[in-house]
Amino acid sequence: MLKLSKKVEYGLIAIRHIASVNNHISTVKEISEKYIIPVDVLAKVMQKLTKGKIITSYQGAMGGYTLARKAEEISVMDVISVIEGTQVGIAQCFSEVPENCSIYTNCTIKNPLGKIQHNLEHVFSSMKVSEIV
Amino acid sequence: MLKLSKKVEYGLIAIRHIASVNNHISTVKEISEKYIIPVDVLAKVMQKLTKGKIITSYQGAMGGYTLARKAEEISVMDVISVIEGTQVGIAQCFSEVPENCSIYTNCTIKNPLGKIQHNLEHVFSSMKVSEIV
DNA sequence: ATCAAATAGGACTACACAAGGCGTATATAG
DNA sequence: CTATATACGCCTTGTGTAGTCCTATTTGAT
Repeated sequence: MLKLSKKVEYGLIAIRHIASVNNHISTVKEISEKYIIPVDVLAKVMQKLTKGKIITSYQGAMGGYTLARKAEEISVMDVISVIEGTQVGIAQCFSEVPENCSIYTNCTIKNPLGKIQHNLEHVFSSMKVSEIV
Repeated sequence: MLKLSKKVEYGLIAIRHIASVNNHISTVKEISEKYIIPVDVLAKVMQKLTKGKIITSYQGAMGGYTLARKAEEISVMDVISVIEGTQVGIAQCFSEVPENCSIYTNCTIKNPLGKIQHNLEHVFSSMKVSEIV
């Protein structure tokens, strides 16, 4: 409950790593070995971060990843939404299909939850990756 | 990911309900029917809230629940921790057994996550149930 | 041209947890 | 004594997370 996924953690660690080596190209192998992260899992995380234009990939031998923008311009919120794909909400009201909630029409706490949701988004958006390095 | 459990939602709705009827005694049946919440699930939520001294229970016929303290003195954080039982953390570092994290010793983002964790707790603690009524 | 190293990405399994259902015991007002 | 409540444990099901495995593609170096 209220937990960040491992994928997000791995993503943050990887981004932090690349930033810490002055944005030199880094490979999945290198990062996964250094932080003891399952290679395949990290690989897919990196692919999502690439698609989300947070990092840039270089294929083939001598390939790897660099940051697509400065660490100060990447927020934890960016990382979360790119990796999770779907809209992240603390309740179903704030996800793709709000009506799917079993108590949708009778719910009396949509507004207060919305306020909380808004505050959480603020917390995640204001925390930049540069603060992690 | 980062979702509140249904139990917490049900708990908040129930508490809001009792507050909205001026703390008159309310039964599980009444609440579950009004908001279309599964009776058994709500019943267990109420039991936890009772054990956590957020509401007071009256057994037997004509029994039910009232708030144990004023709505202004119950925070969403209180409700969450009482219902979830365990310490709620966005990552394993902030739960009961931090060392269980698969990347515990190599993790480079414990501090920043701690900062986020702290901010989240603030969001949940500052939101009182009275704001929901 | 070939090989090795790297990313890209789909399919599948194992497991934990959330959500709910069911059965029974206990308390109490009338 | 009975009807109406809460108290509480056990079990089932569904969903989502985490991880593994396999194959395709790209590209630098020999």
